[in-house]
Amino acid sequence: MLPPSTRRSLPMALLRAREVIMAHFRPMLARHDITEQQWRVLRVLAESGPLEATELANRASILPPSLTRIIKAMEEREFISRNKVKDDGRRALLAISPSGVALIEELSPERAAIYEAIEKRYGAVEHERLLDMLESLIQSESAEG
Amino acid sequence: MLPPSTRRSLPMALLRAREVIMAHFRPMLARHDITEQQWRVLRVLAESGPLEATELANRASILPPSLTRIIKAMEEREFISRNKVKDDGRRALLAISPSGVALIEELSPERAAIYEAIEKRYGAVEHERLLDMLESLIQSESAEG
DNA sequence: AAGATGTAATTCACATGTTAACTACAAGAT
DNA sequence: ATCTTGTAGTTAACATGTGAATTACATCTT
Repeated sequence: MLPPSTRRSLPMALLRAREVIMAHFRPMLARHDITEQQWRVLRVLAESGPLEATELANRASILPPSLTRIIKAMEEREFISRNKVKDDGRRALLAISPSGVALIEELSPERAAIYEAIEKRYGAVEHERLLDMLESLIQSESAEG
Repeated sequence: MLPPSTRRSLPMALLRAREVIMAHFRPMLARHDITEQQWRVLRVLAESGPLEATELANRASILPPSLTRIIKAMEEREFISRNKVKDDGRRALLAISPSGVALIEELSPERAAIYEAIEKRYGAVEHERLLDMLESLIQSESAEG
């Protein structure tokens, strides 16, 4: 079997797809001076409630060293707070702050509109199907495989 | 319409999918001390022949500032060469060197085997279909949309 | 020919990705 | 009780991502 050309390789296709999608969201994030990763952290915490760093890193798909830096920056801007877990000096619970919630709520309408526009252009059925196929790929390739 | 949960958003799904796929290739790249991006540059040049920086950046999905650094590193390791374009002092043609070609050839079998394994686990038909859907998404979202 | 405009590439500054090493703490084994 | 092993989180070092500013060169205009 020939290796795929760069024009038809899964890693490249996934990378490009992500780029064209994120291009729609970047202006919104830039206007509020937060990065894509900080936005992911906020949304995960808003959805899931307080989490420990490891679990947050997993859910937001951010590596631990990056999360350490992101947490630090977001604490300084008071978007999140941290509380030590008693009985275990290593862990800490990270929680979204009221300003963090306010930011989420402020951006939600625009965020929904961007998603709608993408669905409209690409097709709602195809969109759902693509999500299913990606989930399936992630399943088949993650862990022991 | 509600904004999607982080568990079912296109950007997150694309990111995770790429991660699980790249996890299979990273050990190979690490053994040869090249980065994922350097590997993309090599493959694009091997496939397309000599290119100018802007075109190479587009085809490899690498931003110009990153490409500048990558080119510098790869020139020092003599994987690629650069030749100024006469009649335009700004441009230069970047070309893969014999050692670059040798590296590609050395890695090709393992690369093909990894792709085959992915196809086998995920399904060849699904794999092709996913590539089609990603291409279609890229089409529908890129540029003017 | 001089100035205005446009383009290719680089540089800068800062954030994140990535791997390895390290610290701090916890829990189990002897 | 000490020692080992394991786990959570951080730090370090380097590469890349990202947007803005800058440099170098071309081209167009007048």
